[in-house]
Amino acid sequence: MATDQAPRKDSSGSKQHHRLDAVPSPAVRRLSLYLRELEGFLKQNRQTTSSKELGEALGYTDSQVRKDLAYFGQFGQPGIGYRVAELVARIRGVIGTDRSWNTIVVGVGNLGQALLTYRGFAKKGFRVVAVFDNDPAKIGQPIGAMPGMEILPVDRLAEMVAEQNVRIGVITVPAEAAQPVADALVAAGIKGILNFAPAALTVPEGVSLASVELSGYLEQLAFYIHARQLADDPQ
Amino acid sequence: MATDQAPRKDSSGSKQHHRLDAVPSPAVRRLSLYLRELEGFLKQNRQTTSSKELGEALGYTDSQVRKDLAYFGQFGQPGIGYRVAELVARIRGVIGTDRSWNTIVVGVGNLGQALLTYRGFAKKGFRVVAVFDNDPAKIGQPIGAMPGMEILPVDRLAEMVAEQNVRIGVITVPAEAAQPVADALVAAGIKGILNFAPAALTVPEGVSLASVELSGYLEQLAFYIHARQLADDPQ
DNA sequence: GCTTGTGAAACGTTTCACAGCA
DNA sequence: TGCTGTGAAACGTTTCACAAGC
Repeated sequence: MATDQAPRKDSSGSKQHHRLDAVPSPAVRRLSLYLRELEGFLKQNRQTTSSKELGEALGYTDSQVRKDLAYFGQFGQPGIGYRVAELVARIRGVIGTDRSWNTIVVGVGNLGQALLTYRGFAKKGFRVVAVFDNDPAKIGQPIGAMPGMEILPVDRLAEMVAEQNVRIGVITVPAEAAQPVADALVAAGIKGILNFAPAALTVPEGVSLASVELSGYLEQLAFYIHARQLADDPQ
Repeated sequence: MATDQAPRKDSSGSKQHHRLDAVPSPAVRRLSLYLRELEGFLKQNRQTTSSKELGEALGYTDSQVRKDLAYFGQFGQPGIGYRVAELVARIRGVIGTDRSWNTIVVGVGNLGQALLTYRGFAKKGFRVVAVFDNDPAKIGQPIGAMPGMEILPVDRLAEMVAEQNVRIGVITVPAEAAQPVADALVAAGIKGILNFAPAALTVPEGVSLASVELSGYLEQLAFYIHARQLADDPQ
């Protein structure tokens, strides 16, 4: 629910017309939504789309869409719109998912197991190459749906990260274990952490962190429902 | 990843000192983080805390914390801080989780099953009272860890929502099925939807929607890692 | 005609700074 | 003294409006 980005001055005269470190984080969040919608358009064999059409599909204004895309480059043609296939390729290039990303998962509870069998990650270019737990009963067990892989002890984390060039780690351990695991991931050289444990983690500069607050989402819904109810029939 | 709130004019002269419909949504998001942290303080038997302490635990400034809490009421005492137990109770009252909330889950795939066994929801006051799927092979099957419950066909949704006074529905079906399920939930009288399907949903005014973009989180991490790498060694 | 890309204006959120109170 | 609650300033994001191009 929170994403940290290491602050970065432009420094070099790198030929990035649009400085990626100057992009507002809401625009980064929306970028994957644009990509998903465009991938849908691609499946329907649509050749071009417009900021208006793309925005309507997602509930944003057309100017929001144009401004967002313009942070990353000039992708459209005045009078025509955006060529869907090209825009998909360009956005993947910006995100980096035109290449595949090796990831690891730490914690094989219910949620960890569900993520391992979730096909959505693979479709987007993320491959789980190793799975860890520190429960002796789990270590060595084969992983359903991942032939040839078994659950590894957490102390083999650094080794696997180096061997497989892993840059992203997913934490699905209980809250108490989350910070130590995050520290181990950072020590192993991981550059980004996706945390599902209900705990506030700290990571050093240069490491990105995203936390998924499952209960937080329900509480937000409860708040808005509750607030509407109070407004509708005040007591 | 996106939360809609029905816009609400103040209308009535309801005695809400702090209009809940005027609270910025970032503040609502942070409210559950404050609550979680405070619940932790409570377990450690801390009597009072301060905006500075609470903020540091979560990576926010002290003024951010004070401003956020002040949207919901006057909870602190100058010179002293906030009494932890009282603040926990007041925040739960604001969110509405001082009462238990009945919820239903539609879609018993990997993710749906993982959520059913996830203990975090129950701890926060959310109870899953029914589970639905439209796969004939699944209908009627018992639900592990939920004695006496079985998977119901989707056409019994409205019935259960009414019987059990369910206000929140969780969608864990494949993307193609998500919008029809959302429509069915809305028709059944659901007031809030938590969507895990990778699809942009539309719901009418008066219904809240939160979408959890699992792949989106990974893509955000990839983007920031990728951007840092480009900045560090430009080519 | 239609649609992009983009400065400028409008709007929203966070931080500052301090009066007031324990 | 220490800390909250809150206007005002600073900052960030979205929307507007239009020049330029197909």
